[in-house]
Amino acid sequence: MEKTDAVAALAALAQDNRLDVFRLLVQAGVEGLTAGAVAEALGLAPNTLTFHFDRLRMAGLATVRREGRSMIYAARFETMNALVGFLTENCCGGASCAPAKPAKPAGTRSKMLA
Amino acid sequence: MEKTDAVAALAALAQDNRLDVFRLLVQAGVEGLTAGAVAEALGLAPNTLTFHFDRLRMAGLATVRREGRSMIYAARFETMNALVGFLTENCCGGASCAPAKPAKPAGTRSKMLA
DNA sequence: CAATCATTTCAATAATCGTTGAAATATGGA
DNA sequence: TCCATATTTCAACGATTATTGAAATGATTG
Repeated sequence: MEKTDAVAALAALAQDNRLDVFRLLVQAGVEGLTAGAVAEALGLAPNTLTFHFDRLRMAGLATVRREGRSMIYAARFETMNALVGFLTENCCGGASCAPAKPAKPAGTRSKMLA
Repeated sequence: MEKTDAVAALAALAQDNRLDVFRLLVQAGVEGLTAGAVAEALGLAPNTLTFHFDRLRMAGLATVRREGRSMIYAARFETMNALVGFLTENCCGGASCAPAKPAKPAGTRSKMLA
């Protein structure tokens, strides 16, 4: 991961509502959640939410797909893990830091799509 | 780590110059670097740098101490690790994510104080 | 004490950010 | 086709941010 990408991902996560959104998506696993489900869960206006989804998507932290009239957003675990990797890789000059190899996407522990 | 602290740490790292500063401190290990050394290494104005150091310090990511006429800044690995922990802890609903236990401060691989 | 060095403080500025409200777009069903 | 649902687009606003330049503070040396 490039520094630029790391800054983008950090910036995307460095906001209250967006961190909430991302964590919700993360917990939802690869199936994702509809925009409406997220809006309801967090009490955010749909247009505000679109703004935040865009930011997450630009940072490579989320994906969208359409399903019927709903847009379904899902976390991109790959980027999340690359970010953690980037932070720890540059940590402690590579020496005494425990590696911290992350993650595969959440299982099929679904969560409903609304 | 609280969500608030996580957002603060993420925000502190989510800026080009600040991420550079932090990584430099991280590589310098527990001994840290003088403000001047960082300023020279990154080509930043000293007042700009003070601003960024403050942000890092407020986020718990750096400490200062005075030594002669120099101020010496050092990374707080504890917070860095807590942040990674927070991100991965909330990752994948706690299930299939590899734990990713980080880090102890860098050894005594010093780096000079300028 | 005066001079110098290292860093911080302060005020100002342009740029970006998050939220809102109103209107537009796309999909599915009657 | 007309209507309702789900979400996005657009313009606007106040708030925060990063950077700058100039001046102030604190520590050391002569």
